[in-house]
Amino acid sequence: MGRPPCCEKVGIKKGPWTPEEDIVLVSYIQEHGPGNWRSVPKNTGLLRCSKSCRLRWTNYLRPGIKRGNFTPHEEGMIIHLQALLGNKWAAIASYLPQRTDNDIKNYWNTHLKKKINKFQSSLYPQMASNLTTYQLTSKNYTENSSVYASSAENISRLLEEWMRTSSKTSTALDGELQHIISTKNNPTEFPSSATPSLECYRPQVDQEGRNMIPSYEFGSISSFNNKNSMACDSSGRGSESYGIDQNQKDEKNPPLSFLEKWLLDENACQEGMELPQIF
DNA sequence: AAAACTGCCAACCGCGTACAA
DNA sequence: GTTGTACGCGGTTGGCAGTTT
Repeated sequence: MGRPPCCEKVGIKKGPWTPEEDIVLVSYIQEHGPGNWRSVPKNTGLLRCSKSCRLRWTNYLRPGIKRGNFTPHEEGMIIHLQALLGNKWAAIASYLPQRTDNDIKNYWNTHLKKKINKFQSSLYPQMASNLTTYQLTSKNYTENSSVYASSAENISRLLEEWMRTSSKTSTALDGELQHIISTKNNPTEFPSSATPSLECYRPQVDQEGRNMIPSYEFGSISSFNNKNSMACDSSGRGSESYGIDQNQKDEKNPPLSFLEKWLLDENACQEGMELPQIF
């Protein structure tokens, strides 16, 4: 009846892995390949449960893992993907094959979330606090996160919309914000234009279904929102990948993700970036 | 110099889903 | 169809390191 238990609970070691344990695990996986985690502790003699072995492998020992600082490029991708997918770290990690879901999750929680909160506060102190309070803490938000994405997306979308139609008045933007607040009880109400294409991120998969390292460029990432949505400035400050020809800043190729630029601009983050004059 | 505080990250926990018997 | 476990995922925590007081 059913599968046998993965491991006995008694005699299981917890806590940090030692180099010796790592060596045992790596050499076993090199020989047998990853998978069938249940047999790993049994066959290697490791006093770890199968779950712990899998986690150690996928988050630390697996080849091709990039460690250390996240590049502005990666930050931008995470911001976009989190806004689109919510806290689906595994899904987000599939677009960044060199990073683990745990790594991305940690980076989001320790860096990016703070930046976004800070951005919201400086953008609309009162409104942002309302949005954050509701959207980031309410049960309703978390239950619908994959549908409604994050408040960051909403603000980013507002800014994109605002930039696209720069002739709009502040009243119109206020109306948008009001709309977001009013839709908090109906999170699925979202304009279709707010659903960007993810094709530019789609992980390349080889014939055996393994992820291949994609060559992302912000030029292609800018194809979000029908290739009209990436914000860049002509100075290229902050990240050269954000550089864009001034000519592109027209009605059809407006600069977009003001939010993203702001987030990636450390100076702006620390000193307070100028906000659109509508405020 | 030392205590208190803060940030970071590896690892654990618990839940939902898939799947084998 | 039912049961029970493995697996995978997201949230949370413990402990170390760095910083501040």
